[in-house]
Amino acid sequence: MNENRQNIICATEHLLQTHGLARLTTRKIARKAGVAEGLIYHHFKDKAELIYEVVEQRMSDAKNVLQSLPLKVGLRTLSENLEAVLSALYHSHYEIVPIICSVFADNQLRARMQAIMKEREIDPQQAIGELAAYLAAEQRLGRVAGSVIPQAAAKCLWMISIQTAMDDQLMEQKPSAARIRKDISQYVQTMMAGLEPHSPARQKKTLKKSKKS
Amino acid sequence: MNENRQNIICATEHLLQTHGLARLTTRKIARKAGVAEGLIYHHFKDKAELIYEVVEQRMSDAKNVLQSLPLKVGLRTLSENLEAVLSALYHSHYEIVPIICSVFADNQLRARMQAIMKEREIDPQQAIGELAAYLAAEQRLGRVAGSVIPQAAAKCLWMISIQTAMDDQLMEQKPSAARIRKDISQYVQTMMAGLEPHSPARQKKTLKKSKKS
Amino acid sequence: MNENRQNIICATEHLLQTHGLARLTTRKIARKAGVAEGLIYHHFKDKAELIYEVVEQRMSDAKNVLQSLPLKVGLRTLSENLEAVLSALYHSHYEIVPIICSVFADNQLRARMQAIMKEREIDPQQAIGELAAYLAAEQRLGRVAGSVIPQAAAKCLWMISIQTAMDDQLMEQKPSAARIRKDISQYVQTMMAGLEPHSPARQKKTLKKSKKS
Amino acid sequence: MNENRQNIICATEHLLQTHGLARLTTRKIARKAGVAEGLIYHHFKDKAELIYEVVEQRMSDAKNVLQSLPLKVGLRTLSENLEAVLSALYHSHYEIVPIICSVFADNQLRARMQAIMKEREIDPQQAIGELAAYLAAEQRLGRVAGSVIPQAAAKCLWMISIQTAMDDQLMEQKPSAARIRKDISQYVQTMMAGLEPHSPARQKKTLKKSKKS
DNA sequence: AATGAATGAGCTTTCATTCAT
DNA sequence: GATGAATGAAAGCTCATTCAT
Repeated sequence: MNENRQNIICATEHLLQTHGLARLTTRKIARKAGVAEGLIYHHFKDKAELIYEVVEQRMSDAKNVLQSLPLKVGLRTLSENLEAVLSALYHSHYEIVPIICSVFADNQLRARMQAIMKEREIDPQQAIGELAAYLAAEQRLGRVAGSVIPQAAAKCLWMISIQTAMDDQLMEQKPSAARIRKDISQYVQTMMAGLEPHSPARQKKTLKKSKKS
Repeated sequence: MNENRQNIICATEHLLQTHGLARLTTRKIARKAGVAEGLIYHHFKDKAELIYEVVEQRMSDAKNVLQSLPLKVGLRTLSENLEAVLSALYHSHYEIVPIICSVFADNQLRARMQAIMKEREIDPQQAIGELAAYLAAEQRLGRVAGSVIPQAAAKCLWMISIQTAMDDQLMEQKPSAARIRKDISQYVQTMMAGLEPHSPARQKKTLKKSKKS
Repeated sequence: MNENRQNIICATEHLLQTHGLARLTTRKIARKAGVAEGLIYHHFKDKAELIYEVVEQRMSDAKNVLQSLPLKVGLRTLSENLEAVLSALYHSHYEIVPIICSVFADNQLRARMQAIMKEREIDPQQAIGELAAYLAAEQRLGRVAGSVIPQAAAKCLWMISIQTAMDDQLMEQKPSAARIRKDISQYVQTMMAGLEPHSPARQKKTLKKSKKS
Repeated sequence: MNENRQNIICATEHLLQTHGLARLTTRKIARKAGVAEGLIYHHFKDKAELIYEVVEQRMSDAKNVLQSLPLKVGLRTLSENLEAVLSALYHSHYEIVPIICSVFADNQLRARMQAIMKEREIDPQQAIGELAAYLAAEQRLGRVAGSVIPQAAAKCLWMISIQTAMDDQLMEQKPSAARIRKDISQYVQTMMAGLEPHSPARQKKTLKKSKKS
């Protein structure tokens, strides 16, 4: 049954989150899923493929959010849209970041995962690409500055999401929803406004003044 | 000898960086350190203690990267300074990333690291604080927009650095210095200009002006 | 259907020839035969029984290669005939060799094969007997030296054939037809002329003469 | 201790002879050798390397015989020398043939064994080369016919030795020493005299006669 | 302090076989 | 007859750790 297959995936995800990859054994997975160890290899080619499946299932949430992005072009404010996206990304990243990091800690597993992704023609950068496409569309509407490189901006946003999730994972407990919203809002604001001072005419003076003072 | 002890630590650190925690065996450590496997247990209670020592040391080192920042306030352009900072951060992060990831792979190790950090009041965010302080100083000089929240902006920059390092670690070989510089430059530009258009017609011209001045 | 049964046998035989007994799994057999794994157990008590059937069949087949030999007595040159015979033997042996080797790998299988051969009075040496009979016939015609013991000579030729096949199986790809012909030709020449010198001076000339005649 | 290492090798050889490669497990080896399973991997890189070591130890007998060959050049009769060599080869082949055949039955193991041989720069044809060198030396002394190709003749002799051992292994029990001596003697005689009739002058007539009759 | 042979538990993976459908 | 999911025992191998020297 497919039920067993799903049990195995769920058991794996749970063990991954509670004990980490280093302590993850097929024995434990089988026991937790209530199946024979051999069954794992009936449904998955090896342990890596099982882990990959866990990651992929979790990622589908983020995928859905990103695929609905084109519908938002031109609607609401850009800030609102980006906050919504970052928020969704954050939550799926939060679950998945410890697993992805774990894979980093095992070069062999990492190579196997990359092979699986190549085999299935999956591009990890695709998500960023969709975010960039959204920014480009908004750029054409004049809602994003013409000087912005959509790909670079999308990547910045993506990085902020992942890294915030990692930071929060390194702290003991998941922060409150309010805290998360506030953080994300601040980051989006920062990205929106940029660091350099605008209304340049006046600014120039200030600069000169401060130099003189 | 203490020399052997140090050799073991160095060997462990190097293996952690290059091969990851998962395939880190006492045999490899001993071979790389040029000592017998048994000797490890004269200097460390067990393998975990050895790893803790390495990880702890590496993670508290990370905060010393930004000490020279105050000297740069008001000098050169902001972009130049930020690019220099991100570049330094990137190289430091590039080496810690595999070790941080290892911490994620083993929740026992992770708990221990969290305890140590709490106990010694080590704040991995301290470096970000220094970066924020720099931005605040520049803000007082008018070289950073008044609306910017220095802490948030600093964190964004920090995240971009560490995440870029992770990305590059994922690819098996370190990218060329030129490639790194180009990437960082793009991210800094994105952060500097921001996404939102600033009274676009005038702004573009003004932008050009300010470049000329 | 009986068709499925035959498919299973053929698949097993082919896998035995190409991959060897050690990696022969019921899964591979089923996949190659295009049936479900469980079906094997409807037609055969267990895997061993299936293998026995294949091996038995293949090994008793081997004796039929030399049936046409009596027709060649006295015709063409002896060398030509022997080369033709060795060539035919070689190709037959080339295919059985992996199966014979498999028998050696499992003493249980080996005991069973020995029992079957005893029970059915199957003599793997029978083919050699026919080759010996041919040599004896040629000996009566004076085309084989009187001192030759046909049975021993036949066995030598047989051994050379099977051993050459084994050598070539050891190399992963079947050698070219030309290469095979050349090897066999050399071995036949060696067997024909013998090692000991025969009043050398005269012999050489005589040899040439006999070729012309 | 080296004692354990040797125990492991002996246990392996014994199990190989009594049960065959297919039933050879590291578990059984360890139990029979009276050591922990893990110790096998302390002394040998993997199971294949252990098996290789068994083969090599057994082969050293044959090696010694072949290396003493140069001393025999020109002494005694050629037949006597060849019989002595074939006899020695036969006995070491008899022990080793089931193992070598077993390796044939497992392509993976075979590849590993070839890799080990490459690694250690061991040439399985070297033995034949030494036999060929001996024949060539005798040829220079006129004790072997000038027309003989030493390499081909040596290979024939080698093949006869191996194949006789295989034949005898396929029969239930090792033949008596007398029987072995007789067989080998016959094969050597056959190889020495060759098949084709000599004292050609007379032979020709016989041929013509028989054609006419 | 230093060695490295030895241990034994536990790992991932394989596979012949069974059985409900 | 036919399926293929499921089993469970056993395979080869790894590795932190111990201990006699």
